[in-house]
Amino acid sequence: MLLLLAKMGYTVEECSIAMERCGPEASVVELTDFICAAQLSREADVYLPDDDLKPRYNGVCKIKKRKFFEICKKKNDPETETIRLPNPMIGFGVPSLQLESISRSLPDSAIGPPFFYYENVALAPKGVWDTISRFLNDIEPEFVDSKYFCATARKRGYVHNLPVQNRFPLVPLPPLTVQQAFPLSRKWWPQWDPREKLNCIQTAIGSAKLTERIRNALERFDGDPPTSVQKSVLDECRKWNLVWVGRNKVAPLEPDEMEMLLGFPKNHTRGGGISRTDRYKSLGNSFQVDTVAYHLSVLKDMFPDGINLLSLFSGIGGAEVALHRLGIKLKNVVSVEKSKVNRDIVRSWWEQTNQAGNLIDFDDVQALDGERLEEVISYVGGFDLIVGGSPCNNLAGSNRVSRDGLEGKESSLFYDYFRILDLVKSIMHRPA
DNA sequence: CTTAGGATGACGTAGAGC
DNA sequence: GCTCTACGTCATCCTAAG
Repeated sequence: MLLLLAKMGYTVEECSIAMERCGPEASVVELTDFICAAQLSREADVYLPDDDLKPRYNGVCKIKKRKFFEICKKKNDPETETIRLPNPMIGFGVPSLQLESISRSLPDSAIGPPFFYYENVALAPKGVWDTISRFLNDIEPEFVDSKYFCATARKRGYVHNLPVQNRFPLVPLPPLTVQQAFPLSRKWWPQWDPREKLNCIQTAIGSAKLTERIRNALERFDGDPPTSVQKSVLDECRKWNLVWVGRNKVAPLEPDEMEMLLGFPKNHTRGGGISRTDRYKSLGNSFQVDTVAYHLSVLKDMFPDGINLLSLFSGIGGAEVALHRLGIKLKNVVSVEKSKVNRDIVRSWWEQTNQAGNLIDFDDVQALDGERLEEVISYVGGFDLIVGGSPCNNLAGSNRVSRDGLEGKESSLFYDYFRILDLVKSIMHRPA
């Protein structure tokens, strides 16, 4: 906790006083709220002595730090202000269900340049999306389930300042049902398995032993098994996202099948010394390209000459692939991604697709401070779009061990997305 | 023999939707 | 009230390569 607060730019002294006064159970919002309240009552240059400031706030720290306090100070009202998920989860519309007369008004502070696009899991613990929204200019998140774009579910929230009118989907439209996506499975798909969509693609897959147990259970019957067996098999199939590949045979998705479902080119994550496990991990953590591309499609007419992209937590480059498939030229792409495996994947895709622009790698978002950003921005000449989906490990429902919310070890990197977005804005808006 | 990395299964719960 | 889902983690075992 102390580390997290320090990362936000608080001094050790501030933190220890706050932790003492708020008690051991206090959340990060309560703590920052306390520090904020105490400090806002003083003069800015008193409570922000320069040598206390963390390096990442260099350049714009005084303003930024105060702004951070102010955002933290705004409290959630859990009764009335909790963000609710839409049902159906189609955000501001999907290709098959275009909503009439969509409009939304963004707060002045949210209007670009640059455009930004933030993504994370929709079913995060309560209050997480309220906090995220609060930090990102109070923009209402757009919750979309990718099952409206492809044959697999993926419930995600997107906070962005893009227009929502005149969007268009990638063509060709991907198959919308499992049966269309996997024609060969039709022959083996039993009548009693009603699934038309797969569940969310995750980082772990069902084991070979499990599929063997399922086959053994089914082979004891000639025709359809009794309903009790049907139910238990279906439960496992849903839990592990298994598909039918032979008589009584189920199997987890292959990596290339996941690539297809998620909208990536086949073999996108293959080769170059990347293990199967790593492929599953990277794919499970990725964007669904068609969904993201639909949202980003409005940029095409705005930037006929191409865009400069800052891609945080790039992963296997979902945003880059989406923009490329939309036919939006990539001039300069600054990509920040911790995993070398993923950086290699993006680099290799970049070379294979003969990109004319520059791809610049960074490995650590936390090391991207004001100074570095100024260098990069003066080199590329400003960013048109900032994309990022910060780590979800501590938000995701499947995590039994450390579902700690936004304050979790990895998921707290969201605050770096906010920090960098804010830094870029102030550098770009500063008079030359 | 040692080591690295894949494979396996156990692990619990919040919160949405009905 | 009930059912269902979820960008996951860990210790341990197994296997192949060195």
